[in-house]
Amino acid sequence: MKVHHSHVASYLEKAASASSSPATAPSTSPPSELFPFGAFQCLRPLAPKISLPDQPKKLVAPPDVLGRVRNATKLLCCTVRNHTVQVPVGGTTRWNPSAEQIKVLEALYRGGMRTPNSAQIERITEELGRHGRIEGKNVFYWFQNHKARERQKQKRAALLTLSTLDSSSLPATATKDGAGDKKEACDDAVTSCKRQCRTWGDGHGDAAAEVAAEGCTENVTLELFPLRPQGKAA
Amino acid sequence: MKVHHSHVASYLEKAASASSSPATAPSTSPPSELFPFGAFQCLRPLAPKISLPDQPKKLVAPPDVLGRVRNATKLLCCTVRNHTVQVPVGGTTRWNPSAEQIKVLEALYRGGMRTPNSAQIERITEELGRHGRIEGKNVFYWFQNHKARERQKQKRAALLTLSTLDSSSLPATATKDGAGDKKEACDDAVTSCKRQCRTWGDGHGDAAAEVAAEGCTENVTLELFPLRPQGKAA
DNA sequence: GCAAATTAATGATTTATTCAAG
DNA sequence: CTTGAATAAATCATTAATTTGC
Repeated sequence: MKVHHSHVASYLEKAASASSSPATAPSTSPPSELFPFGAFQCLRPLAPKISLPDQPKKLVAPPDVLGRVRNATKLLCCTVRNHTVQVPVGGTTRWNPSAEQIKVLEALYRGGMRTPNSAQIERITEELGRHGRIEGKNVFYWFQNHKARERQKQKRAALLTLSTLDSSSLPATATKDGAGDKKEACDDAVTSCKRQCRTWGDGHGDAAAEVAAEGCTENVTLELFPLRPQGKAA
Repeated sequence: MKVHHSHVASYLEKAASASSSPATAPSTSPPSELFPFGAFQCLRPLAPKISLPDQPKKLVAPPDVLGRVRNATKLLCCTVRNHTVQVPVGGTTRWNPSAEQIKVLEALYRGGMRTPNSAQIERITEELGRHGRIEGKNVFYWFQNHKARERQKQKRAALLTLSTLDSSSLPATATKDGAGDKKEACDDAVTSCKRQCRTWGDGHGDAAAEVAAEGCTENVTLELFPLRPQGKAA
């Protein structure tokens, strides 16, 4: 069942994906893709863009030009109780996801989706469109935001928990404290990306080693970054 | 010890260590235990198991006791009608986490902890010990299982969702959507990091080396994550 | 109501894979 | 290619829920 090529396969996969990204965006200046999501362009012809087609490793960029009204076809200004307000007309304000849509999006998120590629966004958009107005960028932004906010929540939870542990029974070895603060970056995976040596053998023995190790490792490291962790990326 | 197949090799090695467990000296600490926890191989007679009678448990004899005793602290052999049977004696109980403990563990998990290193496990164990009997291995296993099972749940959810999407409105023109189902997003983005090295058990000898190797600095060097396009540190 | 019987959860083990040194 | 190290997946086994017959 196992194929010999597993390595090859993954290698190719990576290589392919890796190489493909640069190829597109910068060099091909042409009108083509500005944005990963094919569908997007259609929606917003004027947007600046960034990103490449699919290779997301790098995080993507905001598809659209913020700072101006995007969806509304036009605005009406009127005054209400001394306040001037803009009332969108012709169609839209910002996307207001329906319960159904959110349900599906969350399910996808739980299922592991984080940065869907254009094809995925297209599909999702298509599907969610049945439950209400929606555009690809909405899906894109939703994932961006949701991911970021989940990360925040988790960070908070982690800090709380850890601080509780610390204060309640652990020595004040600041080790991870600092870590928790700056390198938090980890989305949710906290394990360090390098190999960590573990020693805990049977409850006795080298506490020393462990202690020493703790100094550096205890951190809750981050994850979330492109393959090839070990400094090779650089 | 050249074997043709790596799997076989490891298998044999493992089998060997498992079956021929030296009942006497745990101190030998073979470096390559199948399991980290030097002390507990299946029925390790000398395991430092804690025999705590305080855990309320049913004393009802399991339906088929013979042959599957694993956790028993020790066995009593006796002969019954020509058959030698082993009767588990002592606390056979498997760890039964208290609500408190689970709460903390889950908080940690939500906080992003997935594969705590020895130092972390030690701390966690220490802390949770205040809420009930617990050993390092329990913590280790808990994370292993929880992680795996969460992954399962997520995968199921994802498949369901995706299949729903597929069947409901999308043609099979999945460009690269198939990826959605691969590891790409599985755990939570956690998969990106490679292996971490662990050194269990023995804890003798090069603890220092391990620590050093572990390289705090390296950890530090890792980027927190895609805040910036990697590679271009500038 | 209550236990035996059955089932769902989940702790603990075992087996397979993966990655990368040698 | 072989192999050590580490993990993830699969499986086993036990405990707690729940059901069921009395």
